[in-house]
Amino acid sequence: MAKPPVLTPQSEDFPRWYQDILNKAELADNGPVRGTMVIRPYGYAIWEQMQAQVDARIKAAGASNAYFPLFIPESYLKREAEHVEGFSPELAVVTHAGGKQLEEPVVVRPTSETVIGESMGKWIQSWRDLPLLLNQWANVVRWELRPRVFLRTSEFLWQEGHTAHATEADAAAYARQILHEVYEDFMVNVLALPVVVGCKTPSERFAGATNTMTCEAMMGDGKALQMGTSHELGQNFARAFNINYLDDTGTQQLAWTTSWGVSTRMVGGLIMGHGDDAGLRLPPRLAPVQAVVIAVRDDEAVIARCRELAAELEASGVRTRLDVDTSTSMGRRVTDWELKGVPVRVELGPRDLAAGEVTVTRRDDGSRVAAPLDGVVPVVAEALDRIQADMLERARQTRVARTVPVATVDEAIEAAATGWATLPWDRVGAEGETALGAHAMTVRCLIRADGAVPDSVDEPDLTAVVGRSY
RNA sequence: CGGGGAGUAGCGCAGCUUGGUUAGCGCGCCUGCUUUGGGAGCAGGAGGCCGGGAGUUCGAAUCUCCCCUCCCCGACCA
Repeated sequence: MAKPPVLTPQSEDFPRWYQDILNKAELADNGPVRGTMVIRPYGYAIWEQMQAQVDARIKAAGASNAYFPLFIPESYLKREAEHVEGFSPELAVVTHAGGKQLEEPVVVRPTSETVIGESMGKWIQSWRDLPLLLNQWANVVRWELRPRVFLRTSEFLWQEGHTAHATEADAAAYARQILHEVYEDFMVNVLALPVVVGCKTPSERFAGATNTMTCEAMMGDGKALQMGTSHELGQNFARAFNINYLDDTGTQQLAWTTSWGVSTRMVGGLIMGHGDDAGLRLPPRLAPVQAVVIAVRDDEAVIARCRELAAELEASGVRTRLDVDTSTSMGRRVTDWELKGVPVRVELGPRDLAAGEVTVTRRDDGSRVAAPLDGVVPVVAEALDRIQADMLERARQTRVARTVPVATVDEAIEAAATGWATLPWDRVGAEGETALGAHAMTVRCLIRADGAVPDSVDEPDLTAVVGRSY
């Protein structure tokens, strides 16, 4: 008797599968205003893990957290021409407050280059004040015409770093340091998503940037997702906000700035990068719950032993949950924990207890092993390590298998229907980008032949990575 | 914002074409009993201004108009 699937199968309807998983894994709901989302406790626990682990890396890179206002004078946005042009279509503007029309409208921040630039201009006097390395965790608003929970919402949560440097080279180096040591490292080693890191083409650049670099991940349907960006802003914002300093020869100089961010979009990337038809699959280093100890039967001895096992695991540093809800059937509980993507299940029933064993099951591949009851901790620890490594390797293989090297734009259009294509950037050009656009495809990023991030998009012999994207 | 589809119980849907007793079904939820090694079974029960507003009519879930929201496909983005 085949039961109906828990989720719409990915192969049948991927967007529907995504919707199903948001509901059934209790990750998020739509908010009452179009384009907004309610992040439910389990979804927020995932975000908190991301925050904590990204924040630690940001601090290790020398930046300090601060907080800048939600409301920005409209005039600030207008000081940088490209910036305001890029953002004006998606601004939410407050025209009335305190029961009156405001003399100058304020915008709800779509990003904070401008307010932070204003403060930097005040704070920086001397070359001794540089570099100034700031970060803030905040919500931002970009009014979206076609919202999708976690991927594109009108309000989202993120981290935005803003730095000022004495030289272009220093700014460029720091933007790259964040890209690699914070973002790429977190995505690869924690999220187990083997991102491709490169430069955006001029047409895909952040509004006001001189160079935009990106981490691109491949989703389960072969589409690309921009998971994080790091920008070199040149002296554009320094000029607009008078961020200047006296150098060691006593000459006034304009600073060089950067900005960089990752958002709740990463939650969507995590779902679509690893999820399968049974639900979420969370990499152990990120999972809010790494192991769940399940009492298979309503049996006093079993439950007592489960409590001990959970306590042992927790004490060993494994984020553990105890499931002794024996009024719900075993099958149902297993299904629910699978939906939530908990990496390891430790299942104990009367049979296991009698045999002095416990069953340890991996979420990622469904494999199970019997572990001695008095030696569960090392077995679980080993399983968590292997899952982390295997998930990354599996995702890498999938990405490689679905990335096709081609020689022409036409071939790229064909190849990127189901995955990514790579081709020489000099075969694309502006006309090529337009042709790709007609097929809902874009150059996701430019990389060197060896996969490294180029110093500039003007380098010769760059490779373009082409795909459809979210 | 353009094209297409859809809003009826927490979720998924039927009813609408051809207006007419008390608006149904599956899942979920509550209570009880029996169960529990991969989405349990039986019995009883709670839960609806039929997306919102205006209209047509003796009478509207059903017909008309406006608005809102969601999903899919395009143009914009973390």
